[in-house]
Amino acid sequence: MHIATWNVNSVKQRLDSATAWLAERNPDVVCLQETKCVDDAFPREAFEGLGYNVATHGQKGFNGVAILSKAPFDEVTARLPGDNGDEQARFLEAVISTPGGVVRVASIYLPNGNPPDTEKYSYKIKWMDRLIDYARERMALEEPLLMAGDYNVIPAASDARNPSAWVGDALFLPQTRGRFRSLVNLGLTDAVRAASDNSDLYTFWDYQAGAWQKNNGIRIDHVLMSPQATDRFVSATIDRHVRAWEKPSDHVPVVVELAIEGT
DNA sequence: ATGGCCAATATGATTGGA
Repeated sequence: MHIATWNVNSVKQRLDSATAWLAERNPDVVCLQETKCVDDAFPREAFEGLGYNVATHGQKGFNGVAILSKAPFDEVTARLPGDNGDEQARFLEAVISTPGGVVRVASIYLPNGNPPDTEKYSYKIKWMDRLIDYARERMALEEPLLMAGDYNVIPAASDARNPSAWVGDALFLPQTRGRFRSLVNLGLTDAVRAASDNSDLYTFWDYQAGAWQKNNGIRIDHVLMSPQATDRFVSATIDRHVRAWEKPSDHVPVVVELAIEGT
């Protein structure tokens, strides 16, 4: 079973790339972020035509998450618990039945948080605390769980080509990295790091200043796995070639393979 | 990490992104 995450930076602008990538990769589940459209405007038919069930949680203009799945959804829940006043569309959870068992998947678009001396950063930190609470609760279920998405967190210096440029940035501040470690320390496994210690594993390259051409990237898109998912872990791959396609997103897909029968 | 970008909005300028 192949489960992917991809921040597409507008699902409408990325429709051709997304369908081409799905045809090439044929993943079973895809978590999308920054769909940037309301649910009624989501181009569901394009994905349904490729054999996917589609769950969306969007808003006007920005943010927005979705999950595509070849197997049917048993449950779909939008919004991260812990703040009923939070209107930003950044979280969607689905329970998916496969012949090999049930998998729980969350599509996560964690706030950027810049600039750090504003309420944007306090919102990020509170959101991370809510995500930690969510993960603690879900892990008690002892299910295969994948928390996949754009975390807007550079976990370590080896996750940036030029770490000194990120000192003081909301993606790399000690408090940000500390919260991410607290999350992982609940017993989750970072899929890409389970597969490799290489320092050249980036998932984002800025559109500006020739960042892609210089390979000035960062690793901020992550798949965290519960122990029951990690037991079935086979591989993790960053599809970096997609960044060289015409009209690319600034993020590329990350694909995790789990050994689950019948998929 | 800014000289250089990209997407959405009732747009011809501003906001958000990372």
